[in-house]
Amino acid sequence: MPKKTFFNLSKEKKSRIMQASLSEFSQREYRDSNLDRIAGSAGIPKGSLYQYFENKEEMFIYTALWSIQQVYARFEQYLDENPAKDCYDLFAKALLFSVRMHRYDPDAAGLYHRVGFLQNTPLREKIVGDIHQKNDLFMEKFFSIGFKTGQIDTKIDIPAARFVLDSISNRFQEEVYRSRDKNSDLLQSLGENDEQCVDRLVAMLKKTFSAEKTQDKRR
Amino acid sequence: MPKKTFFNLSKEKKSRIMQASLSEFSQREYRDSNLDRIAGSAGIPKGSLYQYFENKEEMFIYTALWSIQQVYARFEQYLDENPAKDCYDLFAKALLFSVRMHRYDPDAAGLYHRVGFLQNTPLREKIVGDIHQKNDLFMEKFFSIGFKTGQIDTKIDIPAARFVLDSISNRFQEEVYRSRDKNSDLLQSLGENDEQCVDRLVAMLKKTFSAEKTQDKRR
DNA sequence: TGCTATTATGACTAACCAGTCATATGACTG
DNA sequence: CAGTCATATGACTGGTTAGTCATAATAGCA
Repeated sequence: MPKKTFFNLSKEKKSRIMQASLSEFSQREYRDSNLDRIAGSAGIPKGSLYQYFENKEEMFIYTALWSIQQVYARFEQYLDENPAKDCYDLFAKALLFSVRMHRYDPDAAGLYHRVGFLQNTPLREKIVGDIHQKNDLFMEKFFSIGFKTGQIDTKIDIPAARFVLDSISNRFQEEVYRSRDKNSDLLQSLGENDEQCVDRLVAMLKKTFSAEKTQDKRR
Repeated sequence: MPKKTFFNLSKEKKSRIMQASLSEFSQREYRDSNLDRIAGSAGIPKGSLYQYFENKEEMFIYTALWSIQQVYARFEQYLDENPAKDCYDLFAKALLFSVRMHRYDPDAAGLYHRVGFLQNTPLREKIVGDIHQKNDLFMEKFFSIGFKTGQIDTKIDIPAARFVLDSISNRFQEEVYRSRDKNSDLLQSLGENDEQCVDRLVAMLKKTFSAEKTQDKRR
């Protein structure tokens, strides 16, 4: 948590600092991120940063948590504006949202993503808890809608299904993230536009999760 | 590529250097990896490292490529010793192999894994080409066996199927990697032992990829 | 206005570490 | 043995940057 001095700052100044910090931490690894640069692009002297934060680590953690909140807040807003019709539609919207988010605020989306794949474990532990919790909620929503509407086979292996869902969503986000620098071959092989990619993935999922009339029982 | 001096070294010395380098680079991010430490644990003076390599980056790249080769060589050996009976078995063996590899040589497996998540793009670009190529070969093998044995629906959406396959395999490896430090909740939810986890994932896949007698055609 | 508490400022320090280089060692050759 | 080449060695340098601190500015208040 920042020092109280930080919270006494004007909204405008706080925001300048957060933007600068977000931009720096989202573009480089932790060790390569530079406080002089953050201070510079926020237009404040470096000493001031230490009036607001204990040290670099605190600044990073606060910024990372902030970006996570940004992302989830926007996701909820997106779902409010585009209500999901059923569980597959919900999943499709989640994937599409991640594309929008990367276009709309690449820094926040980028840092959010970076945190998920951070290797620096001590820092990681302090941050990813939040993400897991939100993710669990999403999964529960997905399955509860799916069972209610009968779109998901009631005899499904839920942990395995969650694993698959999580895998696809992670991989998709990874590709979207990388497509900032370089077109993603994997996404391009899936279609011309985002909607088409998502549709094709969701179509696969439907087949995986739905009850089949004639199930082939070989083992 | 190392300088020729490196290749003139005795096998034993080369190996000590590679082990030290592998251990350092697999445990820390590139920026946090330290040449003094590598020299120290290889039992040679730092100056000597510069007789063998141009600089840190070259050392990292060479070590990373080396670990990739280690991993693929062992994978091929594993498949020779445990031939896959069909395409799903092939996939199951690939997943199981990644567990074994992490147990058998955590440093090589760890660096291989870390390379996949490298954020430092220039470094990344120089290394991941190798992995992609091997991955493509694996996919082709998987589908060609699957179509031949009739286990995979001939009308399947191949790019989407590849995406799913790739997602699951990545996610699985991620969990195995993380389970070094900390038990993986996700894997534990899937079963008591590795074989059971893999079986359940593969069972999902079978349902996704196999031809159905009664297909529900809603869109 | 004068006094106190808070915040701003940027030059400075100390640690870290990739990469260098002058010198030493040894191997091989004739 | 002298001379030449390849390699070894580790103290040193130069650049980088997180974090500090003495001083200045500002605000709040009596």
